[in-house]
Amino acid sequence: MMALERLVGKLDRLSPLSPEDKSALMALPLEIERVPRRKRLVREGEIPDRCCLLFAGYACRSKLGSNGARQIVSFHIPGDILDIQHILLPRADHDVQTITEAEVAWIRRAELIRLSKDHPAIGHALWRDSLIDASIFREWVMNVGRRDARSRIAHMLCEFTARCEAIGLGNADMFDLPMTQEEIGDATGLTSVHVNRTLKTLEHQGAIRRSGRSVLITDGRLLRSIGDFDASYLHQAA
Amino acid sequence: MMALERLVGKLDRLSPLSPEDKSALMALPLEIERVPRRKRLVREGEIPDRCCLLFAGYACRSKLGSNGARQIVSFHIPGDILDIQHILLPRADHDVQTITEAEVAWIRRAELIRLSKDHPAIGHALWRDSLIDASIFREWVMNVGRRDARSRIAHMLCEFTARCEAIGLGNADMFDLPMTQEEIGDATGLTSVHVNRTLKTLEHQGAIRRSGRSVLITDGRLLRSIGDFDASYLHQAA
DNA sequence: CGACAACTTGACGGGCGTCAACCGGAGTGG
DNA sequence: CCACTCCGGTTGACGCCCGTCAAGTTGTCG
Repeated sequence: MMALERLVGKLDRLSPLSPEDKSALMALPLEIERVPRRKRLVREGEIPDRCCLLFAGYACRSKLGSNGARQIVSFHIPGDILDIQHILLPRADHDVQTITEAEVAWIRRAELIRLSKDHPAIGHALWRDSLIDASIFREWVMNVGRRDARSRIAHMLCEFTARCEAIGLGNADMFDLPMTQEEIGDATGLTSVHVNRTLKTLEHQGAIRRSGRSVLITDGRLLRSIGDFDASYLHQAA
Repeated sequence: MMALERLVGKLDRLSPLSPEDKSALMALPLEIERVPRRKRLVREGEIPDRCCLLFAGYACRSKLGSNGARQIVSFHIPGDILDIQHILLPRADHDVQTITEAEVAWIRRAELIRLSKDHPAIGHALWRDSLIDASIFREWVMNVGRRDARSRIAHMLCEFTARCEAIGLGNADMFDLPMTQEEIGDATGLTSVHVNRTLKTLEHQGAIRRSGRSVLITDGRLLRSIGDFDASYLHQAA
Protein backbone atom coordinates (compact mmCIF):
# COMPACT_ATOMS: atom_id res chain seq x y z
CA MET A 1 0.00 0.00 0.00
CA MET A 2 1.49 3.26 -1.23
CA ALA A 3 0.20 5.39 1.66
CA LEU A 4 1.56 3.30 4.48
CA GLU A 5 4.95 2.88 2.90
CA ARG A 6 5.32 6.62 2.76
CA LEU A 7 4.33 6.87 6.40
CA VAL A 8 6.74 4.15 7.47
CA GLY A 9 9.57 5.81 5.59
CA LYS A 10 8.85 9.17 7.07
CA LEU A 11 8.56 7.96 10.65
CA ASP A 12 11.61 5.77 10.29
CA ARG A 13 13.58 8.84 9.32
CA LEU A 14 12.24 10.70 12.36
CA SER A 15 13.03 7.95 14.82
CA PRO A 16 14.49 4.61 13.73
CA LEU A 17 11.86 1.88 13.80
CA SER A 18 12.34 -1.79 14.47
CA PRO A 19 10.92 -4.37 12.06
CA GLU A 20 8.09 -5.01 14.53
CA ASP A 21 7.31 -1.31 14.65
CA LYS A 22 7.15 -1.26 10.89
CA SER A 23 4.89 -4.24 10.58
CA ALA A 24 2.61 -2.81 13.22
CA LEU A 25 2.36 0.35 11.14
CA MET A 26 1.75 -1.62 7.97
CA ALA A 27 -1.18 -3.32 9.67
CA LEU A 28 -2.95 -0.03 10.37
CA PRO A 29 -6.50 0.03 9.11
CA LEU A 30 -6.93 2.91 6.66
CA GLU A 31 -9.67 4.63 4.80
CA ILE A 32 -8.37 5.85 1.49
CA GLU A 33 -10.11 8.82 -0.07
CA ARG A 34 -9.57 10.71 -3.28
CA VAL A 35 -10.37 14.35 -2.70
CA PRO A 36 -11.00 17.16 -5.22
CA ARG A 37 -9.07 20.39 -5.06
CA ARG A 38 -10.01 22.98 -2.50
CA LYS A 39 -12.01 20.55 -0.41
CA ARG A 40 -12.17 21.05 3.33
CA LEU A 41 -11.07 17.91 5.16
CA VAL A 42 -11.36 19.19 8.71
CA ARG A 43 -13.30 22.19 9.92
CA GLU A 44 -12.41 24.33 12.91
CA GLY A 45 -14.49 23.34 15.92
CA GLU A 46 -14.98 19.74 14.91
CA ILE A 47 -14.03 16.82 17.14
CA PRO A 48 -12.46 14.49 14.61
CA ASP A 49 -11.92 10.88 15.63
CA ARG A 50 -9.30 10.29 12.97
CA CYS A 51 -6.16 11.84 11.55
CA CYS A 52 -5.39 12.46 7.97
CA LEU A 53 -2.32 11.35 6.05
CA LEU A 54 -1.68 13.07 2.73
CA PHE A 55 -0.01 10.77 0.24
CA ALA A 56 -0.63 12.52 -3.07
CA GLY A 57 -1.31 16.15 -3.87
CA TYR A 58 -0.99 19.30 -1.78
CA ALA A 59 -2.89 20.69 1.18
CA CYS A 60 -2.79 23.43 3.75
CA ARG A 61 -4.04 24.34 7.19
CA SER A 62 -5.66 27.69 7.79
CA LYS A 63 -7.52 29.82 10.27
CA LEU A 64 -10.36 32.22 9.64
CA GLY A 65 -10.77 35.52 11.43
CA SER A 66 -14.18 36.83 12.41
CA ASN A 67 -13.77 39.51 9.74
CA GLY A 68 -13.36 36.83 7.09
CA ALA A 69 -9.59 37.16 6.80
CA ARG A 70 -7.84 33.88 6.16
CA GLN A 71 -4.37 32.90 7.30
CA ILE A 72 -2.71 29.78 5.99
CA VAL A 73 -0.46 28.44 8.73
CA SER A 74 1.20 25.61 6.80
CA PHE A 75 1.49 23.96 3.44
CA HIS A 76 1.68 20.21 3.14
CA ILE A 77 3.24 17.86 0.66
CA PRO A 78 2.88 14.13 0.10
CA GLY A 79 3.85 12.11 3.16
CA ASP A 80 2.74 14.74 5.67
CA ILE A 81 0.32 14.03 8.45
CA LEU A 82 -2.11 16.90 8.15
CA ASP A 83 -3.49 17.12 11.62
CA ILE A 84 -1.29 15.16 13.94
CA GLN A 85 -2.44 17.32 16.85
CA HIS A 86 -5.81 15.60 16.82
CA ILE A 87 -4.19 12.56 18.34
CA LEU A 88 -4.23 14.34 21.69
CA LEU A 89 -6.22 17.55 21.16
CA PRO A 90 -9.80 16.57 20.42
CA ARG A 91 -11.06 19.89 19.14
CA ALA A 92 -9.83 21.19 15.79
CA ASP A 93 -8.56 24.74 16.19
CA HIS A 94 -8.19 25.31 12.45
CA ASP A 95 -9.26 24.09 9.05
CA VAL A 96 -7.47 21.55 6.88
CA GLN A 97 -8.08 21.68 3.16
CA THR A 98 -6.63 20.51 -0.09
CA ILE A 99 -4.85 22.84 -2.49
CA THR A 100 -4.90 20.46 -5.41
CA GLU A 101 -6.67 17.23 -6.06
CA ALA A 102 -5.27 14.82 -3.53
CA GLU A 103 -5.31 11.36 -2.05
CA VAL A 104 -5.53 10.97 1.69
CA ALA A 105 -5.64 8.11 4.15
CA TRP A 106 -7.69 8.42 7.31
CA ILE A 107 -6.40 6.73 10.43
CA ARG A 108 -8.38 6.46 13.64
CA ARG A 109 -7.06 8.42 16.60
CA ALA A 110 -7.49 5.44 18.85
CA GLU A 111 -5.26 3.36 16.61
CA LEU A 112 -2.51 5.97 16.71
CA ILE A 113 -2.74 6.31 20.47
CA ARG A 114 -2.57 2.56 20.86
CA LEU A 115 0.37 2.30 18.47
CA SER A 116 2.31 5.04 20.20
CA LYS A 117 1.71 3.35 23.53
CA ASP A 118 2.67 -0.15 22.39
CA HIS A 119 5.57 1.03 20.21
CA PRO A 120 7.49 3.85 21.89
CA ALA A 121 9.58 4.43 18.79
CA ILE A 122 6.45 5.17 16.79
CA GLY A 123 5.26 7.49 19.53
CA HIS A 124 8.57 9.29 19.48
CA ALA A 125 8.51 9.61 15.73
CA LEU A 126 5.02 11.08 15.81
CA TRP A 127 5.92 13.39 18.65
CA ARG A 128 9.04 14.47 16.82
CA ASP A 129 6.99 15.16 13.72
CA SER A 130 4.68 17.42 15.69
CA LEU A 131 7.67 19.23 17.19
CA ILE A 132 9.03 19.94 13.72
CA ASP A 133 5.57 21.16 12.80
CA ALA A 134 5.83 23.61 15.69
CA SER A 135 9.29 24.73 14.64
CA ILE A 136 7.93 25.57 11.22
CA PHE A 137 5.10 27.58 12.80
CA ARG A 138 7.68 29.56 14.76
CA GLU A 139 9.54 30.38 11.59
CA TRP A 140 6.28 31.48 10.01
CA VAL A 141 5.60 33.84 12.90
CA MET A 142 9.02 35.33 12.18
CA ASN A 143 8.23 35.43 8.50
CA VAL A 144 4.98 37.35 8.67
CA GLY A 145 6.05 39.40 11.69
CA ARG A 146 9.46 40.69 10.74
CA ARG A 147 10.08 40.42 7.02
CA ASP A 148 8.91 42.56 4.14
CA ALA A 149 6.93 41.19 1.24
CA ARG A 150 9.93 40.26 -0.86
CA SER A 151 11.60 38.34 1.95
CA ARG A 152 8.40 36.61 2.98
CA ILE A 153 7.72 35.24 -0.45
CA ALA A 154 11.34 34.31 -1.08
CA HIS A 155 11.38 32.49 2.26
CA MET A 156 8.18 30.67 1.48
CA LEU A 157 9.56 29.53 -1.86
CA CYS A 158 12.77 28.33 -0.23
CA GLU A 159 10.91 26.37 2.42
CA PHE A 160 8.56 24.80 -0.05
CA THR A 161 11.30 23.67 -2.39
CA ALA A 162 13.50 22.45 0.45
CA ARG A 163 10.71 20.25 1.75
CA CYS A 164 9.82 18.97 -1.68
CA GLU A 165 13.42 18.08 -2.39
CA ALA A 166 13.68 16.27 0.92
CA ILE A 167 11.03 13.79 -0.21
CA GLY A 168 12.40 13.57 -3.72
CA LEU A 169 9.67 15.62 -5.35
CA GLY A 170 10.78 17.69 -8.31
CA ASN A 171 14.34 18.38 -9.29
CA ALA A 172 16.52 20.94 -7.66
CA ASP A 173 15.44 24.21 -9.18
CA MET A 174 12.45 23.83 -11.47
CA PHE A 175 9.07 23.12 -9.99
CA ASP A 176 5.39 23.89 -10.29
CA LEU A 177 3.75 25.85 -7.54
CA PRO A 178 0.52 24.12 -6.64
CA MET A 179 -0.97 27.18 -4.96
CA THR A 180 -2.49 30.32 -6.41
CA GLN A 181 -1.13 33.78 -5.73
CA GLU A 182 -4.09 34.37 -3.46
CA GLU A 183 -3.05 31.35 -1.39
CA ILE A 184 0.53 32.60 -1.29
CA GLY A 185 -0.88 35.84 0.03
CA ASP A 186 -2.94 34.06 2.67
CA ALA A 187 0.20 32.27 3.78
CA THR A 188 2.40 35.35 3.89
CA GLY A 189 -0.10 37.87 5.22
CA LEU A 190 -0.25 39.79 1.95
CA THR A 191 -2.86 40.43 -0.70
CA SER A 192 -2.82 38.57 -3.97
CA VAL A 193 -2.20 41.86 -5.73
CA HIS A 194 0.94 42.50 -3.78
CA VAL A 195 2.09 38.91 -4.17
CA ASN A 196 1.88 39.41 -7.89
CA ARG A 197 3.92 42.59 -7.79
CA THR A 198 6.48 40.97 -5.51
CA LEU A 199 6.89 37.88 -7.68
CA LYS A 200 7.58 40.19 -10.56
CA THR A 201 10.19 41.99 -8.49
CA LEU A 202 11.87 38.69 -7.61
CA GLU A 203 11.88 37.81 -11.28
CA HIS A 204 13.21 41.23 -12.21
CA GLN A 205 16.04 40.84 -9.72
CA GLY A 206 17.04 37.56 -11.28
CA ALA A 207 16.22 35.22 -8.42
CA ILE A 208 13.48 33.33 -10.26
CA ARG A 209 11.96 32.99 -13.66
CA ARG A 210 8.31 32.15 -14.18
CA SER A 211 5.95 30.91 -16.80
CA GLY A 212 2.45 30.29 -15.66
CA ARG A 213 2.62 28.68 -12.27
CA SER A 214 5.92 26.97 -12.77
CA VAL A 215 8.91 28.60 -11.21
CA LEU A 216 12.56 28.25 -12.08
CA ILE A 217 14.95 29.25 -9.37
CA THR A 218 17.69 30.93 -11.37
CA ASP A 219 19.73 32.03 -8.37
CA GLY A 220 19.12 29.94 -5.28
CA ARG A 221 21.77 31.68 -3.25
CA LEU A 222 20.20 35.05 -3.97
CA LEU A 223 16.73 33.76 -3.18
CA ARG A 224 17.86 32.35 0.15
CA SER A 225 19.63 35.57 0.94
CA ILE A 226 16.56 37.67 0.13
CA GLY A 227 14.37 35.31 2.14
CA ASP A 228 16.79 35.11 5.08
CA PHE A 229 16.42 31.36 4.72
CA ASP A 230 18.38 28.88 6.80
CA ALA A 231 16.95 25.38 6.57
CA SER A 232 18.02 24.25 10.01
CA TYR A 233 14.59 24.97 11.50
CA LEU A 234 13.25 22.16 9.33
CA HIS A 235 15.33 19.71 11.41
CA GLN A 236 15.75 17.49 8.39
CA ALA A 237 19.03 15.91 9.39
CA ALA A 238 18.26 13.30 11.98
CA MET B 1 9.84 21.36 46.16
CA MET B 2 7.91 24.22 44.61
CA ALA B 3 9.11 23.64 41.06
CA LEU B 4 8.19 19.98 40.79
CA GLU B 5 4.80 20.46 42.37
CA ARG B 6 3.95 22.99 39.69
CA LEU B 7 5.10 20.57 37.02
CA VAL B 8 3.13 17.68 38.45
CA GLY B 9 -0.01 19.82 38.66
CA LYS B 10 0.37 21.02 35.11
CA LEU B 11 1.02 17.60 33.60
CA ASP B 12 -1.76 16.05 35.63
CA ARG B 13 -4.16 18.56 34.12
CA LEU B 14 -2.87 17.70 30.64
CA SER B 15 -3.18 13.96 31.06
CA PRO B 16 -4.27 12.36 34.33
CA LEU B 17 -1.32 10.85 36.17
CA SER B 18 -1.28 7.86 38.46
CA PRO B 19 0.32 8.14 41.92
CA GLU B 20 3.34 6.23 40.57
CA ASP B 21 3.65 8.69 37.71
CA LYS B 22 3.58 11.53 40.17
CA SER B 23 6.17 10.08 42.48
CA ALA B 24 8.42 9.35 39.51
CA LEU B 25 8.14 13.00 38.58
CA MET B 26 8.82 14.15 42.11
CA ALA B 27 12.02 12.11 42.08
CA LEU B 28 13.39 14.00 39.06
CA PRO B 29 16.84 15.43 39.65
CA LEU B 30 16.75 19.17 39.11
CA GLU B 31 19.15 22.01 38.95
CA ILE B 32 17.51 25.12 40.35
CA GLU B 33 18.76 28.45 39.10
CA ARG B 34 17.82 32.00 39.90
CA VAL B 35 18.18 34.09 36.78
CA PRO B 36 18.30 37.87 36.36
CA ARG B 37 16.00 39.65 33.96
CA ARG B 38 16.80 39.60 30.28
CA LYS B 39 19.17 36.68 30.56
CA ARG B 40 19.49 34.27 27.67
CA LEU B 41 18.87 30.71 28.83
CA VAL B 42 19.20 28.98 25.48
CA ARG B 43 20.82 30.29 22.34
CA GLU B 44 19.85 29.39 18.80
CA GLY B 45 22.19 26.77 17.40
CA GLU B 46 23.08 25.20 20.73
CA ILE B 47 22.60 21.51 21.42
CA PRO B 48 21.21 21.64 24.94
CA ASP B 49 21.19 18.44 26.95
CA ARG B 50 18.53 19.67 29.32
CA CYS B 51 15.13 21.35 29.30
CA CYS B 52 14.11 24.34 31.30
CA LEU B 53 11.08 24.63 33.57
CA LEU B 54 10.04 28.14 34.56
CA PHE B 55 8.54 28.26 38.00
CA ALA B 56 8.75 31.93 38.90
CA GLY B 57 8.92 35.02 36.72
CA TYR B 58 8.33 35.51 33.03
CA ALA B 59 10.21 34.49 29.90
CA CYS B 60 9.91 34.37 26.15
CA ARG B 61 11.22 32.58 23.10
CA SER B 62 12.44 34.55 20.12
CA LYS B 63 14.16 34.35 16.78
CA LEU B 64 16.63 36.75 15.26
CA GLY B 65 16.72 37.66 11.61
CA SER B 66 19.97 38.21 9.79
CA ASN B 67 19.11 41.91 9.61
CA GLY B 68 18.89 42.06 13.40
CA ALA B 69 15.12 42.02 13.57
CA ARG B 70 13.77 40.11 16.52
CA GLN B 71 10.52 38.20 16.66
CA ILE B 72 9.18 36.91 19.93
CA VAL B 73 7.26 33.71 19.24
CA SER B 74 5.85 33.05 22.69
CA PHE B 75 5.58 34.42 26.19
CA HIS B 76 5.85 32.15 29.18
CA ILE B 77 4.45 32.24 32.67
CA PRO B 78 5.24 30.22 35.78
CA GLY B 79 4.70 26.51 35.27
CA ASP B 80 5.61 26.51 31.60
CA ILE B 81 8.27 24.30 30.11
CA LEU B 82 10.30 26.72 28.07
CA ASP B 83 11.83 24.45 25.49
CA ILE B 84 10.02 21.17 25.52
CA GLN B 85 11.05 20.59 21.92
CA HIS B 86 14.60 19.89 23.01
CA ILE B 87 13.47 16.56 24.34
CA LEU B 88 13.48 15.27 20.77
CA LEU B 89 15.03 18.02 18.65
CA PRO B 90 18.65 18.38 19.66
CA ARG B 91 19.41 21.70 17.99
CA ALA B 92 17.83 24.87 19.36
CA ASP B 93 16.15 26.76 16.53
CA HIS B 94 15.50 29.86 18.61
CA ASP B 95 16.54 31.70 21.75
CA VAL B 96 14.96 31.40 25.18
CA GLN B 97 15.34 34.31 27.55
CA THR B 98 13.87 35.78 30.67
CA ILE B 99 11.67 38.86 30.66
CA THR B 100 11.85 39.47 34.39
CA GLU B 101 13.99 38.01 37.10
CA ALA B 102 13.03 34.37 37.25
CA GLU B 103 13.61 30.99 38.82
CA VAL B 104 14.06 28.00 36.58
CA ALA B 105 14.68 24.31 37.05
CA TRP B 106 16.86 22.43 34.59
CA ILE B 107 15.94 18.83 33.80
CA ARG B 108 18.13 16.53 31.75
CA ARG B 109 16.75 15.48 28.39
CA ALA B 110 17.68 11.88 29.06
CA GLU B 111 15.60 11.90 32.23
CA LEU B 112 12.57 13.22 30.41
CA ILE B 113 12.96 10.69 27.62
CA ARG B 114 13.28 7.88 30.14
CA LEU B 115 10.27 9.11 32.11
CA SER B 116 8.09 9.41 29.04
CA LYS B 117 9.09 5.90 28.02
CA ASP B 118 8.51 4.31 31.42
CA HIS B 119 5.39 6.33 32.17
CA PRO B 120 3.24 6.71 29.05
CA ALA B 121 0.90 9.13 30.82
CA ILE B 122 3.81 11.50 31.43
CA GLY B 123 4.85 11.16 27.83
CA HIS B 124 1.34 11.96 26.69
CA ALA B 125 1.14 14.96 28.98
CA LEU B 126 4.42 16.32 27.63
CA TRP B 127 3.40 15.62 24.07
CA ARG B 128 0.06 17.29 24.68
CA ASP B 129 1.83 20.31 26.13
CA SER B 130 3.94 20.64 23.02
CA LEU B 131 0.84 20.33 20.83
CA ILE B 132 -0.79 23.20 22.72
CA ASP B 133 2.41 25.13 22.22
CA ALA B 134 2.02 24.56 18.51
CA SER B 135 -1.61 25.65 18.57
CA ILE B 136 -0.55 28.93 20.15
CA PHE B 137 2.07 29.42 17.45
CA ARG B 138 -0.61 28.95 14.82
CA GLU B 139 -2.73 31.61 16.43
CA TRP B 140 0.27 33.93 16.50
CA VAL B 141 0.81 33.43 12.78
CA MET B 142 -2.80 34.53 12.35
CA ASN B 143 -2.24 37.42 14.71
CA VAL B 144 0.74 38.96 13.00
CA GLY B 145 -0.40 37.93 9.52
CA ARG B 146 -3.97 39.08 9.38
CA ARG B 147 -4.76 41.57 12.10
CA ASP B 148 -4.05 45.28 12.37
CA ALA B 149 -2.07 46.77 15.23
CA ARG B 150 -5.05 47.34 17.48
CA SER B 151 -6.31 43.78 17.11
CA ARG B 152 -2.87 42.28 17.53
CA ILE B 153 -2.21 43.98 20.81
CA ALA B 154 -5.72 43.38 22.10
CA HIS B 155 -5.33 39.72 21.22
CA MET B 156 -1.97 39.48 22.92
CA LEU B 157 -3.40 41.02 26.08
CA CYS B 158 -6.35 38.63 26.04
CA GLU B 159 -4.11 35.61 25.61
CA PHE B 160 -1.72 36.68 28.31
CA THR B 161 -4.44 37.33 30.87
CA ALA B 162 -6.31 34.15 29.98
CA ARG B 163 -3.20 32.08 30.58
CA CYS B 164 -2.34 33.88 33.78
CA GLU B 165 -5.84 33.37 35.11
CA ALA B 166 -5.69 29.70 34.24
CA ILE B 167 -2.83 29.20 36.68
CA GLY B 168 -4.36 31.50 39.29
CA LEU B 169 -1.98 34.40 38.70
CA GLY B 170 -3.49 37.82 39.23
CA ASN B 171 -7.17 38.57 39.59
CA ALA B 172 -9.56 38.76 36.73
CA ASP B 173 -8.99 42.18 35.21
CA MET B 174 -6.12 44.01 36.87
CA PHE B 175 -2.58 42.87 36.22
CA ASP B 176 0.94 44.05 35.66
CA LEU B 177 2.49 43.50 32.28
CA PRO B 178 5.95 42.10 32.79
CA MET B 179 7.16 43.06 29.32
CA THR B 180 8.19 46.39 27.87
CA GLN B 181 6.46 48.01 24.95
CA GLU B 182 9.45 47.08 22.84
CA GLU B 183 8.89 43.43 23.72
CA ILE B 184 5.20 43.74 22.93
CA GLY B 185 6.29 45.10 19.59
CA ASP B 186 8.67 42.21 19.01
CA ALA B 187 5.84 39.82 19.76
CA THR B 188 3.28 41.50 17.52
CA GLY B 189 5.52 42.49 14.64
CA LEU B 190 5.25 46.20 15.40
CA THR B 191 7.63 48.91 16.55
CA SER B 192 7.62 50.09 20.13
CA VAL B 193 6.52 53.50 18.92
CA HIS B 194 3.44 52.10 17.31
CA VAL B 195 2.72 49.86 20.29
CA ASN B 196 2.66 52.96 22.41
CA ARG B 197 0.25 54.74 20.10
CA THR B 198 -1.96 51.69 19.90
CA LEU B 199 -2.13 51.19 23.64
CA LYS B 200 -3.26 54.75 23.92
CA THR B 201 -5.94 54.10 21.35
CA LEU B 202 -7.16 51.07 23.28
CA GLU B 203 -7.27 53.20 26.39
CA HIS B 204 -9.06 55.98 24.57
CA GLN B 205 -11.67 53.52 23.34
CA GLY B 206 -12.35 52.39 26.87
CA ALA B 207 -11.08 48.81 26.61
CA ILE B 208 -8.25 49.26 29.10
CA ARG B 209 -6.89 51.75 31.56
CA ARG B 210 -3.20 52.03 32.33
CA SER B 211 -0.85 53.44 34.86
CA GLY B 212 2.78 52.62 34.40
CA ARG B 213 2.98 49.03 33.33
CA SER B 214 -0.13 47.84 35.10
CA VAL B 215 -3.19 47.41 32.99
CA LEU B 216 -6.81 47.38 34.04
CA ILE B 217 -9.15 45.74 31.60
CA THR B 218 -12.18 47.96 31.84
CA ASP B 219 -14.18 46.22 29.14
CA GLY B 220 -13.12 42.63 28.58
CA ARG B 221 -15.85 41.95 26.09
CA LEU B 222 -14.74 44.91 23.99
CA LEU B 223 -11.10 43.90 24.20
CA ARG B 224 -11.86 40.35 23.09
CA SER B 225 -13.97 41.69 20.27
CA ILE B 226 -11.23 44.07 19.11
CA GLY B 227 -8.67 41.28 19.38
CA ASP B 228 -10.87 38.68 17.68
CA PHE B 229 -10.05 36.49 20.66
CA ASP B 230 -11.57 33.06 21.24
CA ALA B 231 -9.73 31.11 23.91
CA SER B 232 -10.46 27.70 22.50
CA TYR B 233 -7.07 27.49 20.77
CA LEU B 234 -5.50 27.39 24.24
CA HIS B 235 -7.14 23.99 24.78
CA GLN B 236 -7.44 24.71 28.46
CA ALA B 237 -10.43 22.53 29.17
CA ALA B 238 -9.21 18.95 29.28
C1' DC C 1 21.09 64.25 41.85
C1' DG C 2 22.96 62.11 37.81
C1' DA C 3 22.43 58.27 34.59
C1' DC C 4 19.95 55.31 32.13
C1' DA C 5 16.06 52.71 30.42
C1' DA C 6 11.54 53.03 29.05
C1' DC C 7 7.78 55.66 27.64
C1' DT C 8 5.70 59.53 24.91
C1' DT C 9 4.82 62.50 21.14
C1' DG C 10 5.17 64.70 16.55
C1' DA C 11 6.55 65.05 11.59
C1' DC C 12 7.23 62.66 7.55
C1' DG C 13 7.52 58.97 4.16
C1' DG C 14 6.93 54.47 2.14
C1' DG C 15 5.20 49.75 1.72
C1' DC C 16 1.35 47.54 1.10
C1' DG C 17 -3.91 47.51 0.92
C1' DT C 18 -7.88 48.78 -1.76
C1' DC C 19 -10.39 49.45 -5.78
C1' DA C 20 -11.03 48.78 -10.37
C1' DA C 21 -10.20 47.46 -14.94
C1' DC C 22 -8.34 44.29 -18.12
C1' DC C 23 -6.14 40.01 -19.85
C1' DG C 24 -5.56 35.09 -20.71
C1' DG C 25 -6.37 30.25 -20.47
C1' DA C 26 -9.30 26.29 -19.41
C1' DG C 27 -13.54 24.33 -19.30
C1' DT C 28 -18.43 24.05 -21.17
C1' DG C 29 -22.18 23.99 -24.06
C1' DG C 30 -24.45 24.96 -28.34
C1' DC D 1 -15.47 24.92 -33.78
C1' DC D 2 -16.62 28.93 -31.63
C1' DA D 3 -18.90 31.85 -28.07
C1' DC D 4 -19.41 32.21 -23.20
C1' DT D 5 -18.06 31.95 -18.52
C1' DC D 6 -15.12 31.87 -14.80
C1' DC D 7 -11.06 31.83 -12.29
C1' DG D 8 -6.67 33.51 -11.72
C1' DG D 9 -3.24 36.60 -13.01
C1' DT D 10 -1.73 41.53 -14.22
C1' DT D 11 -1.54 46.39 -13.95
C1' DG D 12 -2.39 51.23 -12.44
C1' DA D 13 -4.11 55.00 -9.25
C1' DC D 14 -4.60 56.34 -4.80
C1' DG D 15 -4.46 56.42 0.18
C1' DC D 16 -3.62 54.78 4.82
C1' DC D 17 -1.32 52.30 8.41
C1' DC D 18 2.66 51.84 10.38
C1' DG D 19 7.88 52.51 10.22
C1' DT D 20 11.51 55.87 10.86
C1' DC D 21 13.71 59.58 12.96
C1' DA D 22 14.18 62.62 16.49
C1' DA D 23 13.26 65.13 20.63
C1' DG D 24 11.48 65.29 25.02
C1' DT D 25 9.48 63.28 29.47
C1' DT D 26 9.05 60.14 33.19
C1' DG D 27 10.58 56.92 36.43
C1' DT D 28 13.93 54.23 38.80
C1' DC D 29 18.13 52.98 40.72
C1' DG D 30 22.61 54.11 42.23
